[in-house]
Formats: sequence, structure tokens, C-alpha cells
Amino acid sequence: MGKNPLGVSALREIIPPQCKREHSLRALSGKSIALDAYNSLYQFLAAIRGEDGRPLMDSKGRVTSHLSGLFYRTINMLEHGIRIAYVFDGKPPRLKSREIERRIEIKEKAKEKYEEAIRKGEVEEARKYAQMSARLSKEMVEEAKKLLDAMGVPWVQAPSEGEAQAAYMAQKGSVWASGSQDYDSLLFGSPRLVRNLTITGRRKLPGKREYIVIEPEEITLQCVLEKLGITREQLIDIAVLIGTDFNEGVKGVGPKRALHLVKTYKDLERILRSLGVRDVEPFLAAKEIFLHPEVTDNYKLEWREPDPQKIYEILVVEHDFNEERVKRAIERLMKAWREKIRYRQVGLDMFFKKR
DNA sequence: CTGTGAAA
DNA sequence: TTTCACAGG
Repeated sequence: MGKNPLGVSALREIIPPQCKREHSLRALSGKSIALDAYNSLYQFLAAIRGEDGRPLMDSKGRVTSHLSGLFYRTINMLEHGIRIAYVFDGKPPRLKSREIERRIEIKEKAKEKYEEAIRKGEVEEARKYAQMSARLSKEMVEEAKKLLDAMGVPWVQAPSEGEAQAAYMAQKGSVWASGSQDYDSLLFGSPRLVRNLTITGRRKLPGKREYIVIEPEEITLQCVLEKLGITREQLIDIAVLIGTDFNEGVKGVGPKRALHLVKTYKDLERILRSLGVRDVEPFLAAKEIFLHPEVTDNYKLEWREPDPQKIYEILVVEHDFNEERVKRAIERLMKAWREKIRYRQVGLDMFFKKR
């Protein structure tokens, strides 16, 4: 099934622990965060499922797990005074096509295993493979955008990678931080990354039926670079050496060795040659995507008044959500907007920064 | 993942 | 008030 999907997740191992600051949600009040929408929607899609792994669906068989997650979590964030903006992926860079194909293949295999598990009545297995096979359709993405519009929550269409756009917005100060589970946004130059932005803080341990507590985690790029004693460009070099969504890494090179190499030789091409890599082009091309990603200034972040009727229409009428539940949630949303979101649109951060 | 109502 | 199990669509 191809190469081990190390990806940027391996970056985790060289993030200095001192650079991870845990926050309660309350500490993030008044902050704005640009969230990677696909990242979030996939999480919901994978997590919100019945015992046998089936996602939630309306009476017409359309998947609604992503809407449920998006709706309730966003309201929770707004209730905490956190201004969430979502960033949707645009056209993936050409270099990503191999990675995308690989993922599709994995999902198709997982789907086969899921169906097999269902036939055998293996519920636990079925659930696992159902999660792995989760895929977002175009319609699901459109519905998510419609729901956000109705909720008055801004979303941005990235020209290409959502992570890159979110990072750019954080760089410009349009938002306080970018939010994602991945570390890619640090490579894209986000000065501040927030991970684990959830309400319950419950995270299932892989395989087990146990849960551990997870708090939102803030990582600043400056801290990471200072502690490692490198530049952002060198951090990117490390990433492309171990492998990213846009290139395969060098066999036998992990995060630790990559860090050492980068500090020793400085220049990426020299490092690659010292490792016996003949074709350096794919590495340089991947690096270029992180250094100069395609982003846009064509966005406006406005948290408008939610439209209860539209929300009701989408969730209750169109997708069979429980009327009482939705009405209660809408009330929470309206209250949060009035009391925590409506004013201070520019954010208090700006105000205090200018002391 | 999150809301909910029952149990602790 | 907090914890828990379970359903949600």
C-alpha cells in the first residue's frame, strides 16, 4: 500500500514541549481563530457515528454528522466568546495529487473492510473502518457553508490549501491564531497555532474504550524556532526531508536526524546530496509551496446576527434534526452573539497591543 | 463530537 | 453538582 504516511505529523516529535501552552477555553475568550474547515468536518464525520459505525443521516439518506458537529461546536466556541472563522480548501496543489490518490485508496480499502466487518457482525471493527473510510462530498461541504451563513459565522474560500490561507490570515493579524490538528500551518508561517479546540476535552484512546482529557493547546512559531535554533525556512527543510503531503521524505530520515542535518549543513540541496538523493526537484517544489503558498486577501471576517429561520430550515426541515434541540441551540447561539460576539469586532487584542 | 436525562 | 451512558439523524 505504498509508503508509510509519515507526513508532517512527525513534526510533533521535534516541537519543544515548552512551546505547548495549555489553555482552558475560557482563556481564549475574545480571541478570533481561523479554523481549517476540512480538518474540522472530517473530525466530525469520523467521530459522530453510531455503534456500528454508520454516520448520522436524514430521512433521505444524506449524511448529517458533519452538520451536527459543526453546529454544536461552533455554538460552544461562540458561547466562550471565541470568534471562529472557517477556511475551506480550494484547489489542491498539483503536487498533492499523489497523496490524494493514496488517501482515496486507503479509504476504499477501509470501506471494503467495513462492509466485511458488518457482514461478520464485528461491531467494533466495523466502527473503526467506517471512521477510516469517511469521505466528504461536495454536497456536504456546500451544506456546511450554508449552515455557517445562517449562523452568521464567516467562512473563507481559500484559493488552494486552507491551512495556508488560515496561516496567512493569522500572519496579517486578521485572526489571533490559526486552528487545526495538524502542524502544517506552522510551516505555512502561522505565528500561532491552536490545537484541540473542543468543548468536552474527551478524546478516545486508540483501540481502547477509555478517554483522556485534552485541553486546547497553543503553540507559537517563534518559540518553536527559538528553542530549536532554526529559521522557518529550516523548519520547512526538516518537513520536506521527513515527508509532507507534497513530497515523499528521504528514506531513513526522521525528525531528529533532519533537525541535525539542517543545523549542520544549512542548505537543503547540500543535505539532499549528502544523503545520496539524485533528484532534488520534488523536495524544492514542496518547499516552495510552504514558503510561497497561494493565498488571497479577498475575505472579510464579520460575525453577523444569526438567522434562526434559516438555521431551522436547514437543520429541522431539510435534515430532520430534532426541533426542540435545535431551538434550544439557536437560543444559545443568539445569546452568545448578543453578549459575547456582537461588539468588539476588531478584538480587544488590537486595542491592548497599542499601549 | 456533543446534548441530555438519569444516577451518583 | 458532577459523572455516566447513550442517542443524535
